[in-house]
Amino acid sequence: METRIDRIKKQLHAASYKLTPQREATVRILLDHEEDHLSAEDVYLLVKDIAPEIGLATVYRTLELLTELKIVDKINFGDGVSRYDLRQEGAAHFHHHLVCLECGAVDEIQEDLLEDVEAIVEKRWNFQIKDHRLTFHGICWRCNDLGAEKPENDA
Amino acid sequence: METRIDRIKKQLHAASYKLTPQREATVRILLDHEEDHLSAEDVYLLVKDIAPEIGLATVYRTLELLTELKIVDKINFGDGVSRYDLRQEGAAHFHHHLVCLECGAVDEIQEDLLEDVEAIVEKRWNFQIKDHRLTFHGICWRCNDLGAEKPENDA
DNA sequence: TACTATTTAATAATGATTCTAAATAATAAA
DNA sequence: TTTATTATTTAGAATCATTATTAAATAGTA
Repeated sequence: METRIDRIKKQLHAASYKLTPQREATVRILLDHEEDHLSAEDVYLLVKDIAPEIGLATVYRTLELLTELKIVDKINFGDGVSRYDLRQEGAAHFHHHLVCLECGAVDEIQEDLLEDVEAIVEKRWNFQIKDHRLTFHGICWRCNDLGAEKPENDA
Repeated sequence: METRIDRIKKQLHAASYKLTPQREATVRILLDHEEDHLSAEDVYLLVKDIAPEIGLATVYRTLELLTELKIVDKINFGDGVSRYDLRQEGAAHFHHHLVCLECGAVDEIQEDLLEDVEAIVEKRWNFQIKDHRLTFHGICWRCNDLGAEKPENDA
């Protein structure tokens, strides 16, 4: 976990930004909540616990910076809020999401699954794909058949 | 084009809503700009030309209603604005988008392309898919190789 | 006509995000 | 070191999209 921060620090430096205490605190929160999909406000409230002097605007600026550097991804699930999601290290593409219409849970799919589709799109639409966003809306395994187990999404 | 409005009228009635003059004007604008991806504000400004008394809140309410009835889809490309996109008649799923990072153009893909992926997701993640959102970010055919022709995205 | 429900316009309110100005810290130059 | 320059931060104001409110208008119906 510690090395992860170091690597992010390097990424910042490579783009001639610094890992200020506020930025570090923000990154730490993101690392500690990798599973979640936090809004800027969420992050702000959590960061305040470890760095009480920080301002909301700084959190926004930091998240924007991290988004620019592709360290986090900014997503929007249709409620009025942007959420920020740490990108898997070394991942070329953004991972996918499963949004449950019933309980609101957001699960992640780390596999790409889109290779074939992207090949078609690149060729047929003559479109050079840089990144993608894929979200499925539906009923999750928890709400689907009660008593079901968590599927092995690491297959 | 006229029958299209009639069918939408029926859909409203089926859900016990009426096609008021304001709603009709709004739908007409959407039909006249099917290619575009208008924000609520955009729609408002256009509707005002044919129905000057309409209010912005009414446009919002109408778009929300149409979204509920799956007549339009509400999308968000990351700028702070929601955009509204008329759903292809009879389409079970929302169509995909190609957003050009260079010129900002938004093109549509009407084909599904996701059958295989969805089959995998449904099975492996035990997730009952109701709808999807797929957007590719990259460089469009216009910006890609200058002088290129528009690809036949109707293949 | 009278009653009821729906829809509307206008505007206020809200909530997320961005901007601004002043303060502070870091860095580079002399 | 001292000074100048630049980046970064904070706090709060401002902005922008969206939603809620309220009273009036409209339509549908008994």
